[in-house]
Amino acid sequence: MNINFTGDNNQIDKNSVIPVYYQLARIIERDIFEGRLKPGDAIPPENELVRRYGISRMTVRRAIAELINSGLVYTQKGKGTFVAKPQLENMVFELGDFHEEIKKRGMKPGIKLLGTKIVRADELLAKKLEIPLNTTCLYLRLLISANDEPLIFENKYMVYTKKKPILELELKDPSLANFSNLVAAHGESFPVVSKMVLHASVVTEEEAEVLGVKLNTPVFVVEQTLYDSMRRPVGWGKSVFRGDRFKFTSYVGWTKYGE
Amino acid sequence: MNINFTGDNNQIDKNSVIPVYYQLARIIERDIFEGRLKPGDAIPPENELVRRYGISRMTVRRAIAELINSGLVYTQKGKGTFVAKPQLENMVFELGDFHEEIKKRGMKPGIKLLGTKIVRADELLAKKLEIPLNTTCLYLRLLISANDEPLIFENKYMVYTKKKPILELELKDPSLANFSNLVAAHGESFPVVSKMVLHASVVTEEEAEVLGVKLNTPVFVVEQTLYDSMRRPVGWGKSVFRGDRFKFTSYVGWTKYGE
DNA sequence: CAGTGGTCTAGACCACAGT
DNA sequence: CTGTGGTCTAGACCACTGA
Repeated sequence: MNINFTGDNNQIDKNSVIPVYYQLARIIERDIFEGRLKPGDAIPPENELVRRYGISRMTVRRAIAELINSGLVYTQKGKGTFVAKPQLENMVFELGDFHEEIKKRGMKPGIKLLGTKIVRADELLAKKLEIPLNTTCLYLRLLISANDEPLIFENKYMVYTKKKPILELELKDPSLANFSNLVAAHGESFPVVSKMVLHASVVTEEEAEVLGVKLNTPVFVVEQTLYDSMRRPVGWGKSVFRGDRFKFTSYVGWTKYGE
Repeated sequence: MNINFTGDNNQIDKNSVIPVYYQLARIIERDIFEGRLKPGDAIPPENELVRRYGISRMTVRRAIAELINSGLVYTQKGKGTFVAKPQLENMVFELGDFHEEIKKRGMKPGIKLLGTKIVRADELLAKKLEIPLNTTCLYLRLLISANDEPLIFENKYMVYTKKKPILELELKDPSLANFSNLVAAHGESFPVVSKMVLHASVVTEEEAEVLGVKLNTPVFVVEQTLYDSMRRPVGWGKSVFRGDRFKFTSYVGWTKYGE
């Protein structure tokens, strides 16, 4: 029985548990990462790979599809498949679920409900949620922390529907941090699109007090609007991230290697 | 001759110029967007789709592969293919090439070279570029503007290689904004990975003057480190974005529809 | 066990590039 | 014209799931 790993050589082991298309993708990828194929170079034609490795064309194409998908190569009909040039000036900043991110970093996440209120929509909120002035809305204030240090101050609004009252219990649930879950459970229709706008600012007096930072501390402000399938806004919120505790990091280019 | 568009109905036209896998992907997508399939629901098994539309299984699988790729569905071996729940709490902020972005917004991009200098690495730079103290480096200062309003102030450093001197002419080239191009052309080895770190801050005195803003104006600061294929840093820079002019917007969820 | 998705083959015809 | 990638078929065997 053969137990071959992908990295051993440039041969393909058809009896391996590792799929053939995967083995081939790694072989080509290594040729690129190790400089044998440079940006602009053509990789071997599909038929050549079929002959060289004795596999079918669909399998070759699947391997190449993976490389296209990761942005490492691109194809030109009638010409060939070429190594792409990494777009190093592009930035991509991502932030996933807070709870997960914080736990991933080995810290203890915390959510404190600072209060809930039934409010009537003022001009700003009416505009954001595209509702009439004075519509009854639910207003939430949350403080999110890691290792008991406050990090994010959140203000969230959704149209209040009496038919589906919000239970105090739920508000203690960690998934409360997931505003979209709350809106899904208690709104008229569930949200399917989220728009976020990030800008740089400095804390207001109230934010400084809640977050326990000095005045003029820089912060990230994220405005989130949730939309339902009819493109109607169903929730709106503003989150203030402490600028002295948050950094967004992005890696772009040929980063497949060692993470 | 049939000229059918995808949106007409839920039938597949094999004689259309539109690929069959694409037509099928759009049909399933529409079932999801229009609520006939909800998150958690199973989509029809592959064999069912093969029978229903009279197409081969590989074609069905390609359609599903597209949906998996866009995050709309996920598969479970031995169980089925299911509609995914949109992850609305995730943020993804992207910024592409400045020149393109600014032009896309119908504005006139400008780059002003504020100066180039040969400097010796101080402690900070030596650490950032992982080079000995006092190594000779090239230092660039740039001001990037739109419609003649200054927007970004950039400071960039790379190890200075006498073998490939930098011509004044090149520095007037718009592609100069592309730091990685400059490093590629004049460094020892070309960069393949870019690390960017974004944080929120307020302007320093010098930055305020260059950007023409008041003290304490909030800014985004982006630190970029370029690495070669051996994971060695080959360039480092710090860019200051006016917080009163920059917003990053992100759409997440089922946004395939209109835009 | 039957049903599901995962992989793979050995053909086929097409549209497009460049000579 | 030849060579390239793009699409598609009609099978095959496998591993996993759940009854």
